[in-house]
Amino acid sequence: MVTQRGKRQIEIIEAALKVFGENGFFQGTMEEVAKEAGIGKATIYEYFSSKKELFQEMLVYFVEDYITGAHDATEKENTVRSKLIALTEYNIAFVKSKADTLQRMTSRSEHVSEDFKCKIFNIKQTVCSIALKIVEKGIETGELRSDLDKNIAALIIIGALNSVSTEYIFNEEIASNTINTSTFVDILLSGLS
Amino acid sequence: MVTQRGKRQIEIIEAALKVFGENGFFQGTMEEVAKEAGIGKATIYEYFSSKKELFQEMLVYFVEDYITGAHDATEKENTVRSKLIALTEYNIAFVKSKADTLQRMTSRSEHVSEDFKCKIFNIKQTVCSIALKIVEKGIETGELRSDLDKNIAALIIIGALNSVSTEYIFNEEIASNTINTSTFVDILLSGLS
Amino acid sequence: MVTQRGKRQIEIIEAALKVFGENGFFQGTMEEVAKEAGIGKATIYEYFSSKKELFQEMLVYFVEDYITGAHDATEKENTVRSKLIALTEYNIAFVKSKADTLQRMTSRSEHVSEDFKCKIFNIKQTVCSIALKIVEKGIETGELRSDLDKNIAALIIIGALNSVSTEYIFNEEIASNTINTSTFVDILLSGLS
Amino acid sequence: MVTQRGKRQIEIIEAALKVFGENGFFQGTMEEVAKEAGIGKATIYEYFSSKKELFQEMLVYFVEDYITGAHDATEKENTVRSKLIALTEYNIAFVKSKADTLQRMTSRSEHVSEDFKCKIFNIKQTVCSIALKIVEKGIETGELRSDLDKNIAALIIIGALNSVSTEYIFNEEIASNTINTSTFVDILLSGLS
DNA sequence: TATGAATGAGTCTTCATTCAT
DNA sequence: GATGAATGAAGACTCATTCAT
Repeated sequence: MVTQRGKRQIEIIEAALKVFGENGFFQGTMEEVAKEAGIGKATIYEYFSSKKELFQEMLVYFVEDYITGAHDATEKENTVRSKLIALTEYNIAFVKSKADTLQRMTSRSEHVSEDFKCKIFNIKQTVCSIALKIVEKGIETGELRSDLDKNIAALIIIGALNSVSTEYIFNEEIASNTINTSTFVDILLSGLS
Repeated sequence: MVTQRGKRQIEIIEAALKVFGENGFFQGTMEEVAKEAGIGKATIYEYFSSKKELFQEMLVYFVEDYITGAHDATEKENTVRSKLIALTEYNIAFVKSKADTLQRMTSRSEHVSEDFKCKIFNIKQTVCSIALKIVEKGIETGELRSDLDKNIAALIIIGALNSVSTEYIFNEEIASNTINTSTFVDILLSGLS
Repeated sequence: MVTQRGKRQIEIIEAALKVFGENGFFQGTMEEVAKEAGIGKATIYEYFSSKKELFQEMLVYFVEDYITGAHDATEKENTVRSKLIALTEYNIAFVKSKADTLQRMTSRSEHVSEDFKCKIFNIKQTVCSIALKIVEKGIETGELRSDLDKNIAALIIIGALNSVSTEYIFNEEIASNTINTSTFVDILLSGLS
Repeated sequence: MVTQRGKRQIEIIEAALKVFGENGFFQGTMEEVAKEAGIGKATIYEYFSSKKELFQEMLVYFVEDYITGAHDATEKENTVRSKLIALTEYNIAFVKSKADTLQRMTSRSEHVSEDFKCKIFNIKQTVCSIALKIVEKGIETGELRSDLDKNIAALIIIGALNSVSTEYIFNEEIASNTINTSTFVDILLSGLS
């Protein structure tokens, strides 16, 4: 059963999702959230003890939303390939629908001027180009297959890299010996199947 | 030649790196940066027109540092495999050395209580478990090779996924048809080589 | 006859006495009073039109309690001496039983740190020491009788002084010529009898 | 030497003295203090870390002012009698000059309506009348001397009483046996000399 | 009669930025 | 060139009071 209280909480969280999504935690104000929710400022405090708590509950709500969807999307598929495709598509759709929210919430874009975004874009391209160059060279020397989509390959490398690096740091027990590094690279090279 | 002015700028940026790294953009104050740099608050404004500009220049400095190193590390290797290993190791080393800075700068750790971190950790595990389940099922059914390191495989999937999804959104020209999705998944499955 | 309404009013006043006694007027909230009384917040407004009125009625209730007791205690004694002793003892007992309430209600203890209380205590000692020094010097020179309890004498001087000074200010008709000052001091020196 | 900083601090304290004197701690706002001092609101925080600290420093300043004056006034007199008269006069003068400040700071007059003040005044009279009645009865029966100023006598009793009672409570080591009560009453009756 | 829910008005406090020296 | 001092603008949070039920 959905309580009256629970319903109002959801309303506030959804307003927060919009406001913090557009403005980030520090730029989004409680006043804006209240206005967005169509309620008084103090009312929020009847449901969330502080801005921090509201933000956290909002994140949980947001992430749980993602998980449920991702789970459902993959569950009904049978092969690994179709599962991965489903997951990829779901992910893209989700990211697309929440593009603004994510962009602002993840990045520090609020305090980054247009001029600067350009600069950063170039940098990102440069980072990417390192992977891209490796891929191109590899195709050239025959180490990599010639039908490879270079851009996607580069993206996979970078994404996988970051994902693994981060995990290495925050989950130290996964170990940090070179064997894992080779394992990682080998999977990338030979594929999962 | 390094000008006097340039030298001072670097000092400030390095102080900013420390302060914003520890506290994030909004929590880090100009006063702290000044104190860290051992200069007066107003002096910063002689070198950077605003907090925003300082932060941006700091990011550029930070990222360029990464790029230079990444470039050097891969350049001297010959095969794709050794290049990728070098890049992976460099990346891990870099992330490790800047772990604190990155963690604070990237995440919203300031306004996230310990209690909440735990909650989020569980969620992250859940997200990961979706990929993990797919991998496990795949090994079981023989679709994936049995010698696969499940955790690393899951991490690769998630990282690659995010990287590609994000790119899809922000670089629309890369197209958004299912062909690419299949391409992406196929590369993951069959590997780069 | 005690009406139902009157009974409820008393309950609220007693709750207010506790809450405002512990927290002072501004720190004590209507919400706390309501909780203490075991009723809803809005209910208080059925009996008292505002926080101010509640506070005032509470004071009246408190003071009347004192007066009744003080009256009873002195009434049944016969000599001035025994009356004064009875009054003194009653006063001490009353103050003692309400020590906490009085202390908080009178002082600004809320916004006074422990560190500061110490400072203030020293000051109070200093004030006291002025009277004390006079007493000691007087005993030394023989102006005051040698069997005098110095501390009590000093306290009497200070209390009487404040009481009279305050009255001078707020009851101007009592006059403000030096004759009264002499009169006052003479009573202190020669006693009432 | 009076530093620039010290001078500004005094200015703020004096403004606070006026504002808090007129309005009490909770009613007086930092904005008012700033306006009174002719400075910006934030400037206060350059000198005092919080409203609380400002208030405390203000109290210290206020009390020290009193003490210095009281000390000076009594020091230059020779006999106990003249010392007491000097102290009394100083006290009256001080209270008179700070009447408003004291009245507001001590009492809770801000949240007490005119109507209520009347009520309280009557109560005070009643309290006083208890002492007054004892005095009158005493004069009648010959226990007290007939030339006694009844009002001043009553004030002395009440003031001394409160002073001693309070001390009993907060300075427990002074003991709480009846001997002291008698001692106290005897001093009142027989005088200090 | 009793009250939970809602809220606007009000206040402390922070901080990027300016400017006189 | 360097800076301490000053500050306006902004935002989180509180609470007495109201009102629909």
